[in-house]
Amino acid sequence: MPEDVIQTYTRADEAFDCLQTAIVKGDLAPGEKIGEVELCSRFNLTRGPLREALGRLESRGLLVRRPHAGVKVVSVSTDELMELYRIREVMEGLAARQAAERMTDDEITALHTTLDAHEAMIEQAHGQAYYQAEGDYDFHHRIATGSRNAKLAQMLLGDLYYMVRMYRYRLSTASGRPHMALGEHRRIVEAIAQRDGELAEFLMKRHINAARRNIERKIAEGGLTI
Amino acid sequence: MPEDVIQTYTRADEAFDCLQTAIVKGDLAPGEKIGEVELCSRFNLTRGPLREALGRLESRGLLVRRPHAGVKVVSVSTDELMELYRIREVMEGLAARQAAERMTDDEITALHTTLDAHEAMIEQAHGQAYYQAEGDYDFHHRIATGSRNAKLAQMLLGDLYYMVRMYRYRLSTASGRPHMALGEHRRIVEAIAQRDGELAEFLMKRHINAARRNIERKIAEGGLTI
DNA sequence: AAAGTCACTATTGTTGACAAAATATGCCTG
DNA sequence: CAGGCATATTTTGTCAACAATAGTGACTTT
Repeated sequence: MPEDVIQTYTRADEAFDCLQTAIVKGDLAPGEKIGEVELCSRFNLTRGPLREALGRLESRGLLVRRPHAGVKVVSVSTDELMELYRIREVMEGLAARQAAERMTDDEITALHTTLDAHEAMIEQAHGQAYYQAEGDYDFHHRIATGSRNAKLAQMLLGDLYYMVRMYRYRLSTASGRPHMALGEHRRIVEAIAQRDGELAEFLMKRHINAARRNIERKIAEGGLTI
Repeated sequence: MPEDVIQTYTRADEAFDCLQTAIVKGDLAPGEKIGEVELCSRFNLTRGPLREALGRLESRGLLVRRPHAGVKVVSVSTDELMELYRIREVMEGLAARQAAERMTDDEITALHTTLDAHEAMIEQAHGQAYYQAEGDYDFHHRIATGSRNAKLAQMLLGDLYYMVRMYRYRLSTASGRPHMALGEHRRIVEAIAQRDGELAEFLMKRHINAARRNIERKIAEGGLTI
């Protein structure tokens, strides 16, 4: 029997997942103060497991909690979102470098396949930004796990991506430059396939930097307000 | 009244702090399976707040929890410790760059003062590795907060440093190269004072890389076993 | 009339008891 | 004698009642 398989989903895990997706999807608006009992009735939970989940969410930075004053979903300014991208830049750069050094050939093949699927997705779903965002997430997810750096993957997948995705939903994938992003993805995978870690790191950093500037520009143009 | 001041320390906060320091100091050995009731009696707590704290610790990666099977302190291999240093390298590099761009003049003055204090400390306490480690922590702490990147500081101070410190205690500051480290620190501060972000990033990355290789060497030489 | 204080209410923090699950032990069987 | 199954015990997960705190509203006082 595998060790890391979770046999039973505890109520606390359930609460954690429910709340996390609710926050990411925007069902719980940022800044909104929300009582524990209301959350309980909304997700059919009891306060014990709920409080445990709240603690986890808090330490992940998705909500803030003031003693005796309730919890509220964290509201991130555009400046803070830009800071998140700066962190992603260096961390995912490292992930790409280590992935180039350590990914198995099978994983690299899977990466190619993934990109092909994304290309098809982009052709079909013109403007279906949501699915493109999911594809993008899938790509970065594979690189993070491919780095064989457990802590790095945990920090990227467990912390940063949730916060970024939270804004992706609201901005409805501000990226909006699917073809260009796909090309950049292809180049990164190429570098990884050639086991050129240095190049993979450079390309990944530039890729995320471009995504950040793109969002920044869109926000500056008006329209996009968080 | 400041907003972010915590008026009341809840039992859960207390539990969190107690457990965290116990883990960092090694009072709770890695890999050791430990029951909830034992923890309660040991820290004069009740199970409710304790469980909340356990959840937080788990999501920070300091302990692992299997449903119905108890918690155990995470045990990190030397390989994983090296991976932590790789993450530190890129993240603290970013922190140094942003600190160079954003620190106030007062903060930079304080940095200089800190380094002077470290120098005096090294002269006096020959071989008192523990205090040197604390000084090192102080330096990196100031850079992290000086970056004005809240999430970056949170990830460094709230996640990585605790895990690194956990091993510092066991290795009794494997660094063991206080003078060299101090010189590197001075150069980094110099770059920050000149507002040269690029240089500060480069020097910080090299500094952490050197620390990593130093530990690696010491471990390879034998003696140091985790 | 305005401001400050006091009491009240609603919400959170805490506690101890109860239920469910996993591990360990002992018995039975092959 | 060894291996597997069933049971028992220990430990965790869950729940509901209790206590404490902060926010709110009304009342008094200046």
